[in-house]
Amino acid sequence: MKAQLSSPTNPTINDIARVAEVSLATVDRVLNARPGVRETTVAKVNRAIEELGYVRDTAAAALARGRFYHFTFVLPQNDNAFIALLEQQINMLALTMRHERTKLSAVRVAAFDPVALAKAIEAIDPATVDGVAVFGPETPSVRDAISHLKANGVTVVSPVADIPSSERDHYIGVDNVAAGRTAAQLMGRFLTGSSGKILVVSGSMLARDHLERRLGFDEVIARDFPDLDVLPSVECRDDPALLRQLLPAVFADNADLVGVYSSAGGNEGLLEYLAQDPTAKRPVVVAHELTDLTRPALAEGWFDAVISQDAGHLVRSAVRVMRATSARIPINSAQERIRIEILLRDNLI
Amino acid sequence: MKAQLSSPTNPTINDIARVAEVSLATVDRVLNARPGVRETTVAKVNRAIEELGYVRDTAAAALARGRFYHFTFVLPQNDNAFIALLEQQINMLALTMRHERTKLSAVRVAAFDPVALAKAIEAIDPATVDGVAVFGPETPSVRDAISHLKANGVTVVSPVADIPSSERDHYIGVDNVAAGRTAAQLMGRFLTGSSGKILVVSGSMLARDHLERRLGFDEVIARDFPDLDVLPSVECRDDPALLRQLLPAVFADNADLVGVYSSAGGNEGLLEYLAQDPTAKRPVVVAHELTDLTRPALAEGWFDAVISQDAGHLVRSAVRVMRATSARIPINSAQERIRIEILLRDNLI
DNA sequence: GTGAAAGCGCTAACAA
DNA sequence: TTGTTAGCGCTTTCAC
Repeated sequence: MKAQLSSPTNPTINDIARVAEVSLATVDRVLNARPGVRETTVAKVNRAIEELGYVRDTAAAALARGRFYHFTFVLPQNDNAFIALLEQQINMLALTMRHERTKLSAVRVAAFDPVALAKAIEAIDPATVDGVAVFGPETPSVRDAISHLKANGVTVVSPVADIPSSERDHYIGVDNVAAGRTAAQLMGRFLTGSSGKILVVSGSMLARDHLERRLGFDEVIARDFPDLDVLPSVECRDDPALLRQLLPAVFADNADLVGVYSSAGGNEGLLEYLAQDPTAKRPVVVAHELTDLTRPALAEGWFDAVISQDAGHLVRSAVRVMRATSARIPINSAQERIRIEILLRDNLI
Repeated sequence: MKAQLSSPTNPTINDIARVAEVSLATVDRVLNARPGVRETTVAKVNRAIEELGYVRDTAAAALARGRFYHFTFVLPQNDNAFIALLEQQINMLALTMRHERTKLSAVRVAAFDPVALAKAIEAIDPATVDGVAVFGPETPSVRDAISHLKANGVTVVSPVADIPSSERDHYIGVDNVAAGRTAAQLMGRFLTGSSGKILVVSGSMLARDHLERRLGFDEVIARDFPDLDVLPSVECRDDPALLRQLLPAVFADNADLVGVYSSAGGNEGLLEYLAQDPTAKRPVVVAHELTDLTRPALAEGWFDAVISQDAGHLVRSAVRVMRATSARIPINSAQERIRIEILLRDNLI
């Protein structure tokens, strides 16, 4: 069936060679901008390419090149549910990427520990990988470690939290300032008519994603919601137990606490605290990342909104970008844009 | 550089043939589940596949098959900004898909006109396409036209608005009921403390996406916001002028109109109406689809929220799904899930 | 500077 | 039921 359909066969390099009256090798040199071809020959070939409307067949090119790619993710080692999601997606994608001559791996390193992270990055032999995705704090030691990778021709991307001061090739993740602004807008709107204090739970001042969220959050509250006061961040290092322990004092000291912006991990501690005192007036809660923890919290009304990013998209995007960067081919930035997802109980997925 | 890296060369069908002591052709038959191989031989080959950890190289397979794909989109012909976005994305993707041996095209057909749509679908020669994406109303004539395509081996998907009663292979788009619920939740929350009427602007009762949104919207308002009353839908057929003309009466008849849910096109008419009466108390407005029209409306505060879906993702997804269905290979449903995006002025992109 | 020729891993006639 | 063989379109030595 459809035999005739399968035949509007595109021009190949053979056709170009014929039309341009050169050999296959020369066409290839021109196509791949390799040196050692006379100007006039280049022009002849390009004219033929133009004339025939040639488009390179990526499958054939990939096969002939026969190159293998190896990319590795460096992730924080803690029991953050979102990180677990990321790792799961990496493992899933690894399976399908084998068909595309690319190998994926992941290493875990102590969370919020720049020195350990730098060590882990330095432990990666640049000769054995084509790209590394580094998720961690932006500190001098981390920057240096990334610099070392780059010096050895390795592609580096920073997923989730950007490391703009390093030589990383790309950031893969949401605009965290905008995410913070969005959280503030929702919080403020959901608190129409109320006034009082807002608690912001953060992971660490080292975490750029958390910092940026706080920045955006403050900006919008200050601009649009003068009746709301944002308290200094509580740093919980994504540790539910620590957060659980810190909360009573915060609530005790601020009787007019009307909202909680949980911009980091540790939501379990927050939920435990909220559940333990059913008499208290429940604050409006906006949290981050849709996980097995936040999903039920949203469904049952403990959380009012969750700002999230798709872990699958993030991982696929990181790999596509590393692959494209390593192979020096262009990136479709629209496809790689990670969306700020807003989840209410009504669009839960 | 990295010469040794490029060598952890995967096993090929040659290796399998050697280990299983059969020919390449037999391995190929087993791999592609082609008939005419003895049970015991199949087992031998599968054992070798297992043992060697074989993974098929998709690039090589694609090259050897040398098949071309042709997919076409059937889109409503009106000046809806979202549809323009879709068409633009189709044209953009068409350029890159040429490298993957697939051709994309699009035809436009009168909007909200099931007969014209059915005719247009029937005009497609099943011998010249591998897949058709049909965006339009769910009516018997459309169903029959789709049925005809399916009978001739053509893959059919329905983007944006589902046609579940047809034989379409897949729906590509957001859960419109959930989108409506989300709109209602935002509307209700943004109207905390107010009571009054809500106007719902729809395109047509024929449009399943609009119907489903209304369904979800009503459900949540009824459940969570008893102080709000939803008026019967105003059908504007995505026509700004018609909407502009209908609005004065609606506002005049309902002095307590506090919200507008614009679930379809025609937003230009709504904006014109709102701008023309600066003295009126502005209703909370939730609209659909981020376009050159709704983006500034959101930024300037005329709209409070926009529910959207990524046109680029939608088109890429439709093409991936048609390709996978035509080639009988599995779909990564997580990747193809189109997200309900919520846009506030603070996460505008 | 340029060309000839041997594959890359898989598929699909055609034979046997 | 199984095997042989000639490619798919491109890249890459190596020779001229």
